[in-house]
Amino acid sequence: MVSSSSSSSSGGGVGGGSPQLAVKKGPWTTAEDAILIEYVRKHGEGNWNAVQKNCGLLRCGKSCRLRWANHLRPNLKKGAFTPEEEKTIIDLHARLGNKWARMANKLSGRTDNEIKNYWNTRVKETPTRRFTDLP
DNA sequence: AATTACTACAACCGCGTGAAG
DNA sequence: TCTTCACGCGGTTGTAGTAAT
Repeated sequence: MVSSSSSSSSGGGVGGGSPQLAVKKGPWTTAEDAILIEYVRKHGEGNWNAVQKNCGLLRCGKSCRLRWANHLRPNLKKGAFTPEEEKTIIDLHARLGNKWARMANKLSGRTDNEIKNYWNTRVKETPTRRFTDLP
């Protein structure tokens, strides 16, 4: 069912589908990061639920995928968006709407979450402040 | 120096889609 | 052909840090 991914895999909370496997939530530790990196190095991306099963990582597959995509991927570009990237985001948003993953595809090194946060906190909320810099 | 408000970032939850059995 | 499982996307919420009063 649809709810299986939320209730069983991700749990929809702590210990959702598998009573024996408590799912940890909250900030990731460096140890957890290391486990995830090692897993992806060996098995590649995908099968995120297998990380929990094979490595004993107390995180749902959903959380693992997000962590990898947003912080652990080797080609990630960290730091502030450049003016050129800003312009690209605005242009892509005008064309695609809230299709953050599509935008992330165009902006290599940037993640959908990063773009989404950027748009919601800096572009969408304060367009005048950002682009006209009115006092 | 202390308190309050605002901004930015990270993570979680729920829904939808696709693939496999 | 139908049912179930897993993955990915988008939206929302919470926490931390910084600045201003």
